Amino acid sequence: MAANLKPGTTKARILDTTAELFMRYGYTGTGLKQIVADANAPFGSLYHHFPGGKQELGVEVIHRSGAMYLELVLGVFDAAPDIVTGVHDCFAGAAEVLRATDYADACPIETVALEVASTNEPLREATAEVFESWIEGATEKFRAAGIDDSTARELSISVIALLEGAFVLARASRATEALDAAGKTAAAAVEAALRR
Amino acid sequence: MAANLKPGTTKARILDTTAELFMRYGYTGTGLKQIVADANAPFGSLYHHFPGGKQELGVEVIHRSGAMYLELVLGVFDAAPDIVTGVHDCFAGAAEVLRATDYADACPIETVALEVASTNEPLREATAEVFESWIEGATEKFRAAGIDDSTARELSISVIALLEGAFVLARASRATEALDAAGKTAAAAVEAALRR
DNA sequence: GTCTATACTTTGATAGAC
DNA sequence: GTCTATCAAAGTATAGAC
Repeated sequence: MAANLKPGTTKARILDTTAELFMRYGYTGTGLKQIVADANAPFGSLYHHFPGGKQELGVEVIHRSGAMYLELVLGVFDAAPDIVTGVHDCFAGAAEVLRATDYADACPIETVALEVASTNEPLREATAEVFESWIEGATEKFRAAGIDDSTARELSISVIALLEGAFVLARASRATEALDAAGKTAAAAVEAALRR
Repeated sequence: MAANLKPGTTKARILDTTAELFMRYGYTGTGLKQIVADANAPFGSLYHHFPGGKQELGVEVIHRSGAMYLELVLGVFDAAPDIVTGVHDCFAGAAEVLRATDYADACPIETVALEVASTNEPLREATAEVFESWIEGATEKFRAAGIDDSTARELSISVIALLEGAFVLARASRATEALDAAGKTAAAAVEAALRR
């Protein structure tokens, strides 16, 4: 588990490095040699810690990145005075990170999810589990604000879809216009749900 | 140009096959050998028609797929009695195609766009041009329905982001729930813009 | 557990016969 | 223009010394 993993160890460095590379170059575009080189780890260590090779490493990175990103977003959410502001702040924060990283750091698993959807069943399942955990996390927040169950889930899916879709447009265009527009639409959708 | 290209020729078969493979396996995940094998074309023909190799082929496929998909979506749009129904029908149609293709055929360039965003500038530019053409196409439709310029562009970006984001969630989960939810939100956003 | 060297496969790309 | 043979490099994975 990622919980009981000491930072700074070889395994931790491999996981962190792989997460970073997956976000930028995807699963197929990230080589194991590049991972160990960037992580300053000997090649053998990779197969010592991940006997299942690239796929086992990939599954663990997806779950780990997914959990960390959920915590990050929930943190932004909870810091806001209300959920409409919270949703807005998530999109604004994502735009800021994109600009600061030269449009490289967006969603940690989106590229991988599309790459493996039709090619690697264990990895596809891992991405599906992460997205479902995000949907459930957001649904809980919306329900706590008084939105009914069914609407809360639809709203969660839509907000996450807006964010993921805006990431694609923003990275392709190297501009944050898409995140601004999608953020406004997401906030408006939440407002509308609150008024029901 | 794709316009003056006779169907059934070796070059056309290579382009069509590559488009199909890019949609399912992405850019890095599609090998040139797989392309010529699926297209029933000799290996040398690929470099005869595309001297720039994989990158030149990729740029042409992106532009071609982008133009075809725009026509497809505009066709669905124009067949609907109003733009709210048109938007709804696009999401419903996309869901149907996904189910029919075992969740393989979604957006023709989304996977490639994410893969190349930080790694291949000519390909990134090609995807950015395609997305921009889609945004402008949708903006024109919304303006024609009486929505002001600025709102129409924001709405277009949001609807496309909802579709692209829902594709990611749908392919990962192998379910169309995300397309249903995103489609409802998109239709509601258009309705809200019409009421302003 | 750490690390190096290497095996085997696949990749994109090229040369040259026809 | 068509097609085959082949190259150099990069990919994943393994063996085995320490």
